[in-house]
Amino acid sequence: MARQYWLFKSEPDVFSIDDLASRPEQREPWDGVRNYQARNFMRDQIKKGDLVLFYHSNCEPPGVVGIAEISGEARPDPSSWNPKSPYYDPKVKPGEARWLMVEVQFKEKFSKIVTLDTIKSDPKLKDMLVARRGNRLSITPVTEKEFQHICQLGR
DNA sequence: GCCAACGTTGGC
DNA sequence: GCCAACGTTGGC
Repeated sequence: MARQYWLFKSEPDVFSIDDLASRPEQREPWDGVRNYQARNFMRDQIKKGDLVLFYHSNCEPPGVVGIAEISGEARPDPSSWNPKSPYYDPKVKPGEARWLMVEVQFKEKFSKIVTLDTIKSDPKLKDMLVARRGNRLSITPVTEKEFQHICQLGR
């Protein structure tokens, strides 16, 4: 299948693109996703080699700050079973693979943030799901055109 | 910090 | 299976 493109949201206070860039090998499991639609994207569609727009949410300004690549496909998210984890889900039985995670690898940090404002006001980007009012999905598909255009704006 | 929009839960 | 109540997200 052809490479696909995604947008991953993260709160920079919790995990920022700089955090990813400073990890050993610049890789990190994308754990803590607790939404079925986002999980299904990971389970069914997100493949090694896919490219990811790294989006900072809940901050000033919200926007796309760089690029990562999928370096590992879906596997069970162990934070589901860890009572110490902020992502602990008591409804999940030990060993039940209800929640999944993929692994991301740092690729690039943009020289400038492509802000949500920019996305909303750009005719080529305004249809992106992240620009939709009330959208809470943390993983959303992105078209190749949108991806390329964002890269142009960020570099 | 506020609060609208959304997804999930659980009583019925 | 409906839907009100609740908790969370995330822009502002």
